[in-house]
Amino acid sequence: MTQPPGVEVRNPRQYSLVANGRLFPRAPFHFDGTFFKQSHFPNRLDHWTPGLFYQTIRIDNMLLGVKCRDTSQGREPSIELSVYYPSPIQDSVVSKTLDEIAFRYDLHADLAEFQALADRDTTFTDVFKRWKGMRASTQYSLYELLVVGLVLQNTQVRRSVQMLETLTQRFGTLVEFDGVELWSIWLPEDLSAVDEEELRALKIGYRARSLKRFSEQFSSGLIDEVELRRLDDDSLKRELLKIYGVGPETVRIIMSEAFHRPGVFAHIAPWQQKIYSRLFYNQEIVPTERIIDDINRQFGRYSALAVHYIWEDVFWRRRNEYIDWLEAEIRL
DNA sequence: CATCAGGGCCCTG
DNA sequence: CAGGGCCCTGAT
Repeated sequence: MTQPPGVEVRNPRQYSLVANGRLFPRAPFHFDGTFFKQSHFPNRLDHWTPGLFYQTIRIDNMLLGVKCRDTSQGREPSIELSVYYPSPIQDSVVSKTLDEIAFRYDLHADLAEFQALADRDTTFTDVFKRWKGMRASTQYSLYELLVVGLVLQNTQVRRSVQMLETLTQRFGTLVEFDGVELWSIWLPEDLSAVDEEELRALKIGYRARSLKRFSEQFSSGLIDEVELRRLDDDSLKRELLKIYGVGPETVRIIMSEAFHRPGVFAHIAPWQQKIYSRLFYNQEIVPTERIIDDINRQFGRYSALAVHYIWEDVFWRRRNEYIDWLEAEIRL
C-alpha cells in the first residue's frame, strides 16, 4: 500500500510492566460488553480478546500502556489492571490511572433502576439478559473520541478506517507491551504547527478544518474534559456543541460513551433510523420522532443506555450470523 | 466516463 | 429552520 506524503513507518516504543492494580466494578458487571464495543469500526488503538483488553492512556503527560483483565469470581466483579511504561512510575500515577479507567468505563455505575426497566421489557428480554452489567463507555479521552467522531462524519466505514490509520501513523505514537502493538492518538498541541493544507494532504478532506479548529480549542485550554464532567446534561450538550465540528450526532456519541449520560436519546441519524425501524418495529422505516418518543416513554432516564444494549447486541450477533437486511445498511 | 451518496456539520437566507 | 455545499472514494 502506498502511503500519503508525510507518513512513514516507525518502530514501536518498548514498554514493560511497571505496576499492577485492582478495580472492583459495581455489580452487575459485564466485562466484554463494557470494554469492547462491537459496533465500533476496526482500528489499531486497542486489542481485545474475551476477558482481556489492551489500550493506551495519557496520565500526567505520560503515555501509558494498560492491560485490563477480567478476574471476576461469581457475582463479585473485579479487574486486574497492569500498567506498562519504559521506566518506573509513581504510586500517584497508578492511582490516577485506576480512577480514570474506572470513570471511562463507568465502573461505579448504579444500574439498578435501568435493570428494573429492562426487566419489564418483553421484546428484548434476551438482549438485556445477555448484556446485563454492560456500560456505555469508551477507552478514549474526550479529544480522542472527537477524532474518532470526526473521521466518522459523512463517509463510509472503509474510509473512516483509512483516515484514522493515516492520521495516527502521521501524528500518533506506536507502543509495544506484553506482546501487543498499539497506536495511540496524538495530543491536540501536536497539531499546532500543522496547517490545514498539510492535513488535507492526508485525504481527510474538509474535516481538516474541524480537526485543526477543535485541536486549537483543546490546546488553548478552552475545553477541560474534567470540568465538563461536572455539568448537567443540558449544559454539557451546550458546551459540546461549541466545539467546532461537533453537531447532534457527535454529541450523542460523546454524551453516551464519554460522559455516561444514559438518558440523552434525542437524535437518530438516517442509517440508524433504518436499523432501529427493523429492530424495534420490524418495519422498513419509522419516523425518527416516533422512535425517540417511544424509547423515551419506555426507558425514560435510561433511554440511550437501553438503545445502546440493543445496538451493541445486533453487532455482536453479526459476528456469528449473517443478517442480510443489516449488511445492506452497514456497508463497508 | 459521469454521477452520486455516504456512520454530519457549517453557514446562509 | 430548511437546504446547499463540502473532501474523497467506491458503487452504479
